[in-house]
Amino acid sequence: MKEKCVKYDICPMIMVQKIISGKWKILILWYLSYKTLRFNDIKKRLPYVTQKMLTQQLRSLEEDNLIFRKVYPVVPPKVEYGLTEVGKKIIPILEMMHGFGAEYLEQVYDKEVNSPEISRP
Amino acid sequence: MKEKCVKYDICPMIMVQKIISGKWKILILWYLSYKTLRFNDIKKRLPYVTQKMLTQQLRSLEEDNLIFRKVYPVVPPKVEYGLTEVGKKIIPILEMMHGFGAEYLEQVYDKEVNSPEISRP
DNA sequence: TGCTATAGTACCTAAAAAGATACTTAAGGC
DNA sequence: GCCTTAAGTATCTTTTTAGGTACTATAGCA
Repeated sequence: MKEKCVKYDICPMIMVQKIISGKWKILILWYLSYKTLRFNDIKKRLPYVTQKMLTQQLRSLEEDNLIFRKVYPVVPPKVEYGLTEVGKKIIPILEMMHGFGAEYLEQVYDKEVNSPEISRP
Repeated sequence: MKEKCVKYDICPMIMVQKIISGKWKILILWYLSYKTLRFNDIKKRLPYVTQKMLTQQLRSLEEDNLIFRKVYPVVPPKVEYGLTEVGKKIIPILEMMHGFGAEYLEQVYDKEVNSPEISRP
């Protein structure tokens, strides 16, 4: 039985670790949990990410079935990203992470932290 | 205001991302959420991790104040690791992750998944 | 005297993730 | 004709993570 968790493809925790690892993924999911966004909308919210990185992270999340990608056949291109049904199930986790992170910053760094409304525009 | 989240050292979500990123960190926290463990106890539960990596991840978690390290001055050495008060606050998140991961595996991979009791020995 | 056990370090290499920069596509407006 | 726009690719370099192997310290034991 314990063997199962040793095999990395079947342990729930390792699955989650794989899904959310990546410098921008939980941020992207966090923004998309609020509403669907176009590529550039996300990019604006992550000012330090490069186009390549963003594309890559979005593709990975799409592959993992957490987000969908809807292409409108127009010029210039219009592409919308949003959470899938599976992806929406991760929202409570993101909310708890935000709560924890805020508390952590206060306690460990003793810094005042922005409210959810502000940090997720 | 939105500036705050742009500065990576003060956004709760980025904070969390930094804390838990690392191939073994959420697994380590997950095991320690059950009880304090000695170095080799953790190593046994993560059979594919090298000693160097485990030490490194433990040091990082310790630096971030999520776990404590208690050294007993004996020979051969005995060192115990456990969650700090701050670290304990992350347990509900880990539990939700486990729930999500299990559901995800079922849905996306259609695989039967071990129960929490078994996967966290 | 040499062996075992535990929790590491040190040093080097390989692989993965991230970043920088330049290029692409095609409709609509000037 | 040329510029703009949005959402990318392509290619190369740098940085970060991770892995491999060997080595250390020291008490107790045979």
